Amino acid sequence: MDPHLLRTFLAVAETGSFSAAAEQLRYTQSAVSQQIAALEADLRTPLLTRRPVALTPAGERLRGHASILLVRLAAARADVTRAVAPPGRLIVALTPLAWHPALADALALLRTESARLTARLRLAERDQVVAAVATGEADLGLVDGFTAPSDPLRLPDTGGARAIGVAESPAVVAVAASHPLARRRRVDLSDLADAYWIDAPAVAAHTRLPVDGLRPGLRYDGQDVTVLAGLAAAGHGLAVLPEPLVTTHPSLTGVPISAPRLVHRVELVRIPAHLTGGEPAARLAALIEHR
Amino acid sequence: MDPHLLRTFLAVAETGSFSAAAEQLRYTQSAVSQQIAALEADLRTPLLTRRPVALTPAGERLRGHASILLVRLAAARADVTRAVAPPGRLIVALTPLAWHPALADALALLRTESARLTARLRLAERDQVVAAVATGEADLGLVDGFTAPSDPLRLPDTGGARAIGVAESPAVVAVAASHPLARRRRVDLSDLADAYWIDAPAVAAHTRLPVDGLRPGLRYDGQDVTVLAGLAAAGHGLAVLPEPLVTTHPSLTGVPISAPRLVHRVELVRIPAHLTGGEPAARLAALIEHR
DNA sequence: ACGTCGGCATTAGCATCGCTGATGTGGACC
DNA sequence: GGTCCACATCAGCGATGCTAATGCCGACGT
Repeated sequence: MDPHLLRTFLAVAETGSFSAAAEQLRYTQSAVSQQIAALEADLRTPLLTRRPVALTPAGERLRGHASILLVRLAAARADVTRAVAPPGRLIVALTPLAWHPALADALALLRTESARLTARLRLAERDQVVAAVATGEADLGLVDGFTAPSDPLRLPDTGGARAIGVAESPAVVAVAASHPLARRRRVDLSDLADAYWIDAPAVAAHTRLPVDGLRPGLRYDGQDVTVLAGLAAAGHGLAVLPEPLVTTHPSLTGVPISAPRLVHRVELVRIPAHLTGGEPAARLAALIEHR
Repeated sequence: MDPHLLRTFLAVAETGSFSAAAEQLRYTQSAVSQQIAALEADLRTPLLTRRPVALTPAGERLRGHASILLVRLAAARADVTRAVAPPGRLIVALTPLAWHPALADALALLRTESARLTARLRLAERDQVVAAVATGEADLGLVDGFTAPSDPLRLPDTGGARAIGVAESPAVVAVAASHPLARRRRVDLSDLADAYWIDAPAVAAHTRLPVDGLRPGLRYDGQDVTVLAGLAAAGHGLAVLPEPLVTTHPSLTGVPISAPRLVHRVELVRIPAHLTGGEPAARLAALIEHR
C-alpha cells in the first residue's frame, strides 16, 4: 500500500482505464497493470473489475481512503518543508461563490502596505481549495456552501487545515422575474422537487440543494457565476443562491426559503500554526476575519 | 516519504536512538541510518540532531503528521480488507475511566443472545483506543475525558472512526476526607494551581486538568482506577475525577467544581458504515447508545 | 590531556523490486 | 468467425535498499 500504488489506483479509478492512467502518470500500461495487481495481492481483494474497468465495493472504499491519504501526505510534506514562506507571495484559492468584495478591499489594503506583494487568486472546486491550502499550494482558501444557520460547512477531511466562518447570507431560490414562482413570498424546497434545477457543480457543490432527489435539469460546467445567473434569469431552471448575488442581477428574483432553514456560508481555510507572523497570508486572514 | 521511512522515523523519535529503533524494527542500525538520511534528503531538511538524538522543529512537525498518516494507512487497509468480520468476535477497547456498569450489562445480554460469542475487553490509552478502532484491531471503543457540558471530546484525528457521546457525569475534585478542602462546598480549579496533583496519564489523559500549569505532584503510571483513588484518599494529592467514582470510594470526598464548567464524558467510538448488520459490535453499540 | 567506548555514518556487495518493451489472451463488435 | 482493443504476462535490466564491515567523532573517565 505505498503511496505510489495508491496514486496509480486513483488514476485508474478516475480515468476508468489502465492505459489512460499509464499515459497520465508517464508509465507504461504494463507498469500500471502490475501496480494494480500488486495492490490487489497486498490487500487480498479485487479492487477493480476489468472489461469494463470499474471499482468493486472494496475499490470504492479504498478510493475514499486513498484520496484523503495522498492529500495528507502532501500536506505533511508541505508543512515540514516550508521553513519560511517566501514573504512576497500570497496565493488565495476560492470557490466561485466564496467571492466577496471585502476580499478585494483587504487585498488592496495589503498591496498598499507592501508594494512587493505578488498576490494571486485561484478559482477551484471546494475540495480542491481545501487540498490546495493543506498542501501549501495556496496560502489561504475561501470556500462556500449552504447549511443550517451558524452550522459549519461539512468539509472533506484534508490535512491539518482549519476553517472559520467569515460570512453568512440568506439562501434564496433564484428564478427569472417572469417565472410564476417569482410572485411567491416564500417557498418550501421540498415543494419544488418537480421543478427543473440548474446543476452547476463547478460553481457550487449544490445549486440544487440539499433536498435529495431533485429533478436534474440543465447542467452548466463552467465556473462563472454570471453565466449561471444568466441561465436562471433566462428561465432555464431554478438555483439556490446567496441572496446578495440575486438582488444584484436585474432580471432575477430571489424567493426566500421557508424550509429547510438554509443560509449561504463562507469559510476561511488556513493552516493553524505557521501563519502566526506578519506574513501577508496572516494579515489577510486577520483582515477578513475581523471585518 | 514512503510509509516505511515514516515508521522508522517514528521509531527513532520514540526511542531516541538509531540502534534501538533498528532493533525494534528488526533492521540493522545501518539501514535505519540510511532511511533517515533518505528522508532528510527527500525533504531537504534535517529532522533529527545526532549526539544527542533529538527532533528538530521540522522533525517535531513530521512526527505529528507521520503518526496520523500511519494510523490512517492502517485504517484504510483494515477498512478495505475486512470483508465480513468474523461473526463470533467482539473486541472492545476502552480507557480506564470509560468503564461503566452498563457495558457489563450490555455484554451479558449479548452473550446470552449468542452463546458462541468470544468477547474481549482491552484497556488502553485514549489515542490507542481510537487507533485500535480505526485499524480494526478493536470493533468498538469507549473513551473518556473532561470537557465543558455537552461539548464533544477533542479526540486525535485517526482514521474514519466516529465518536458519539453516551454518558456524562459531573466532574469533581477528589480529595481525602480528612483534607481541609473536603469541607468546601465548591472550588474554582484555578484557585488550586498551587495544590499538589496526582498525574496519572495512563488512567486519564488529564486527572489534573484542564487548567494549564498546575503543579506536578505524584505520578502514577498504572492503569488501575482503584489505585488512583486510593492514592488520592491517602492524601497524596488532588485529582479531577467523575463524581460517581468518587462517591463509591468511602474515604474520598468529591468537591464540586465551580469553574471552569466541567463534566466527565464518555464517548463510543466506532466505524460508521460497516457495522450496519447484526454483528455483535453493532448490537452492543446500539445497546450502549440507547441505554 | 589522552585513551577508550559507544553510537551514528559510510562503504561495498548483493538480493530484490519495479520498470520497460515485447508478446500473450480474451471479450466485444461487426 | 475474424478483427481489434485493452488488459495480462513475461523476460530482462537498472535502481533500490538491505546487510556486514568499517570508519569516525563526541562523551566520559582517569
